[in-house]
Amino acid sequence: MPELPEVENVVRTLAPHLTGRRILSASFTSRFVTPGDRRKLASHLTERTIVSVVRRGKFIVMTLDRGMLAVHLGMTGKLLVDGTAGEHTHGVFHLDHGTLLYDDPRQFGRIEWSATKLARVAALGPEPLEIEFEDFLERLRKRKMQIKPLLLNQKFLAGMGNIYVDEALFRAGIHPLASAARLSRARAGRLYQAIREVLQLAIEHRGSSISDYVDANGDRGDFQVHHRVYGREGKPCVECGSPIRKTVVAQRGTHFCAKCQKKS
DNA sequence: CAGATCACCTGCTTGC
DNA sequence: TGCAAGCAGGTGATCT
Repeated sequence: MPELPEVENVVRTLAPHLTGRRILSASFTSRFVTPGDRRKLASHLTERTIVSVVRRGKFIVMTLDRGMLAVHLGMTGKLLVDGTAGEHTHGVFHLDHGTLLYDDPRQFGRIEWSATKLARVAALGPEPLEIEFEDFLERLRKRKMQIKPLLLNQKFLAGMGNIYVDEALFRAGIHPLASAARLSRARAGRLYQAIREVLQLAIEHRGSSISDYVDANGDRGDFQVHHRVYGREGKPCVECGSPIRKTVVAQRGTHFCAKCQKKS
């Protein structure tokens, strides 16, 4: 579900509620979301103070007065402030003011604690909104892969997912199967700009709510209204009118305009 | 290294 | 109507 813009909005709505709060107790019930010893995890969090809440890629990273906590929302994860617990609530944080719930029907999300360094966060590539173009181009040239699978790889760039990769490639006029290493400097420049543009715009619209994405306050985003290819199979391309096509690339539904998006 | 396949889970939609 | 198949915003293991 949540990609960079959605996670960014979760963090923005979460941080004011959590920063400086103390965790009185916590409990976890899913062996998938919280693999390993769940009671031990809860004890690590008990009596800790939340120093900061930031986003890194698709991770929500909380720095505590002792240790760090990473939350990845997977496909259907939600962090809700003062929400109501339901059958898919797999984590509860009792705070000195209020409650934080972790909800996740599919349980693809993960909650991980570390005393020092969060390995999965440390392994992430650069932030797409922070990397410089020359650095981006250099990384692109190193990898002989199709562009869509590369952009989905979190070690290449951190935070892009299926929606925003399709949307950025459309805006750049690049076919999802185009060779990354062989993109001209000019086309790589268009891609770099398209990625920045679509992510920034989506953040301003508070993310895309396709089915059930909500921020920490339970509010939906509306960027889905502005999608140009994702979810628009068979509908006319906003640029040329030919029908948007849907195929499978990297095992993911892939939406594109065969006329506007070129392989080279 | 690149790419395909499968797996992890639940729920909603589609098609026969 | 009913039910099985297919699909979903993600990631990681394994095999060729």
